[in-house]
Amino acid sequence: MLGVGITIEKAAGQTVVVEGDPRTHGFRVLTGALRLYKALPDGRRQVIDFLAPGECFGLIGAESYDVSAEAIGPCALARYRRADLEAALRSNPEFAARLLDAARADLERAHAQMLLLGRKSAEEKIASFLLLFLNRLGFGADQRRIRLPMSRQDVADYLGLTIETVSRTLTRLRQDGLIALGSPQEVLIRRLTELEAMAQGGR
Amino acid sequence: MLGVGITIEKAAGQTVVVEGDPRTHGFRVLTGALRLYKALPDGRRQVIDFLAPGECFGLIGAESYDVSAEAIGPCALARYRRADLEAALRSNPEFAARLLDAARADLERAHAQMLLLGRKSAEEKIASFLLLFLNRLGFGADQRRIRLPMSRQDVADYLGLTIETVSRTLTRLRQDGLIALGSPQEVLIRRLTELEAMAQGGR
DNA sequence: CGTGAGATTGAGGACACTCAACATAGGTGG
DNA sequence: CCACCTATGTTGAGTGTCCTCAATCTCACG
Repeated sequence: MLGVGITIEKAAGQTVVVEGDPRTHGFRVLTGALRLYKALPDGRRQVIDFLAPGECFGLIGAESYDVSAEAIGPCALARYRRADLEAALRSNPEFAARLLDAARADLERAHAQMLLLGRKSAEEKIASFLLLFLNRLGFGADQRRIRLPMSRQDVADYLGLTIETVSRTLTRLRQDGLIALGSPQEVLIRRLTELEAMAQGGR
Repeated sequence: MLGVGITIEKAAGQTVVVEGDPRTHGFRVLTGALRLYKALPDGRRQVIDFLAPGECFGLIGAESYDVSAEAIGPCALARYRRADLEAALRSNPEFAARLLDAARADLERAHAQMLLLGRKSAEEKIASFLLLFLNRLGFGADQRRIRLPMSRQDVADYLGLTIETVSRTLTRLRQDGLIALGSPQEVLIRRLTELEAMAQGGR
């Protein structure tokens, strides 16, 4: 489909691409996870998305990357040259259709996240975030047990909160019996229905 | 390019499509302006984007619209049947490439807006918003004179603020000499450089 | 003019942030 | 093997930005 990509490995925290750099390659996550983010000059950061194995970024785009990408933990990526991608795009309508569909999915996710960032409370944001793992980013989750690969700072920067608010809100959800907490990375969903209601503002 | 579309007219506030409805058509704005938005069950609203003449939505997508669209003022739209769009997509690689590029542009705008919603202050949001009109939505603006076609409520829902905060922040920018205000729809940029710095957090 | 919708201004409050202390866990070196 | 150190996360106290509620203003329209 994509021709042969080169496999590259990244250690935790390593940079894959930087916002503004010339877009020379597209990538697909093979193992591990990435964060995509944008930053302001003073260092404030907005995580745009987390990428699980199988997901891609940079396949389409302008002349430069519009976000930075970093490894959350050790991970392996397939890398495709931009010229090869564009050749595939021209020669293979099926490939073009798939890219278009992937772009659509990214766009719809971005829209949902805009609603979250602009209009949801901290509690609603956290509830939505936890459900995201059940619905999409199943990083080795069984039905109700979530394993978060990223730090509290990453979560905070994804939801437009501070790490303290993330921590406090998780504690409150635990006290209310909606979730249970193991190590900082482990979350167990105890009352799914209530959590889903909370994520949509029903409370 | 798109075959022949049917032209339809909408009055101020009229609905074009509703989030969740089956995606039967795509649209292009001919005259006037649209707002795209998502809403929570309790009525909280996030405006996803404003569309100026020439811009499109719904050309690609899933089975349903993921946002609602309404006319801001009286406007004319070209409407294309989904089946026709998909036929054009399959038969015309040039058209597919243009759609892909439009999707990319939408996605990059959404990313920039996520940074704004999650990490910018009210002042930075308003400054960014005003600059948006100089850079993209030139709704009949000369170089420094902006005419906002939408209400304060629309602006607030676009920036993740309340109408009161929008109003107060505009007043503060006026008092600081960065802008001048005519009628509620008219804004004159007086110190572009300072406004640009403010939009990026430089202050 | 009277009316009503939209915008502005004011007073007070709440939610999330800031600053800070403490806890926990992993890693390193004596 | 344990003391130490640093990362990361949690909890606490106080503050501030933006929100809520409410009054006033403006202006288009009947």
